Amino acid sequence: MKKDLPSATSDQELAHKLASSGMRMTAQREHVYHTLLQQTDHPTADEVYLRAKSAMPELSMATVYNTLDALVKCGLIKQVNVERTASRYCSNMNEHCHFFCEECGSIHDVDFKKDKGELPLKLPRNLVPTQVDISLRGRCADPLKCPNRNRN
Amino acid sequence: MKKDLPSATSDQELAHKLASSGMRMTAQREHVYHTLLQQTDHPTADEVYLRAKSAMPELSMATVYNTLDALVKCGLIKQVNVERTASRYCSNMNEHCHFFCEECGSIHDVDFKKDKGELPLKLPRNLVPTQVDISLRGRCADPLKCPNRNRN
DNA sequence: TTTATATTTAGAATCATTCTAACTATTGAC
DNA sequence: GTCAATAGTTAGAATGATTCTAAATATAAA
Repeated sequence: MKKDLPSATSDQELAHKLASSGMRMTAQREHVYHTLLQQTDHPTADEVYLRAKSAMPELSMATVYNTLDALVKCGLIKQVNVERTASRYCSNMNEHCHFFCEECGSIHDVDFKKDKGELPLKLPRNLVPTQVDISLRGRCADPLKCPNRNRN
Repeated sequence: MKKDLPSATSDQELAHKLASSGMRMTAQREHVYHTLLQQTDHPTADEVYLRAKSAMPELSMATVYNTLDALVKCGLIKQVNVERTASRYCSNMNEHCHFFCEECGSIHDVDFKKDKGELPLKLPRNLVPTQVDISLRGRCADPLKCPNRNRN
């Protein structure tokens, strides 16, 4: 279920991206990042904390928050907000959007089509978007057995 | 700048929609709803509270939250979430999406085109969406003079 | 080295929101 | 109309995610 080991590639990518944002590579950041890569569900900061803490018991919640922020700023992970519930984090950096299952609370990645069509929007000239987010909500195939299940 | 008076139509619509969700029409709900109709910016619960309280000083924050929830449930207003900042409320019930200006914090409504194209998504068969949200972020025409400005 | 800067940590503080429990208003049955 | 039953309001307490603080530690630069 889990990937066996963090690839050297991701360590180097991490070090490089942190450096190019003026940040240092630390054991904590490396470990939190690897924790995120191991499971491709969409954990909350608290879930990341619990998972990461098991292998690094001195790790603090504050560091998890700092690291998640740092990784988002470096473009290594995405922050996913579903309404005002706790933010979730996503290590899939392919262009995609999120489907939120209202029944089981899971989040699923949905890819864009290669030959992207235009969005059907009447965007006035005076608004210049730098980012477009699409999010879907509905019901996933089997909410009771969903591997990303996040609700009882 | 403000509309002079609440239309009879909206009062009746309010009473009717509340009733059909098993809720009662009250002075507070009427007043909060009218407060929302008067300014089409996207106020937070706190802003609604301050505006509504000036004409109904005994009004409580709890009632504002209750009423906003009720109005959302009745389909009379929309709740707009930008990341994890305070929810904002929108009385424009035409189908539209929101543009968020990162410079001045304003929210602008963006209409959909009449002949809506398909969204460019590879949606797997097992995910059945009931709702699609598009949100844009970027920079509005004149962040310093923006009427919806929400940041110093 | 020495000094400056960045990071980590535990715990306190913040802020939007929800909950609680007492009170008040409205509705429906008689 | 009167009187329960139900729904709504209120102030303030509680919650929960996140951010802040200040002291301790680690890393990098001079």
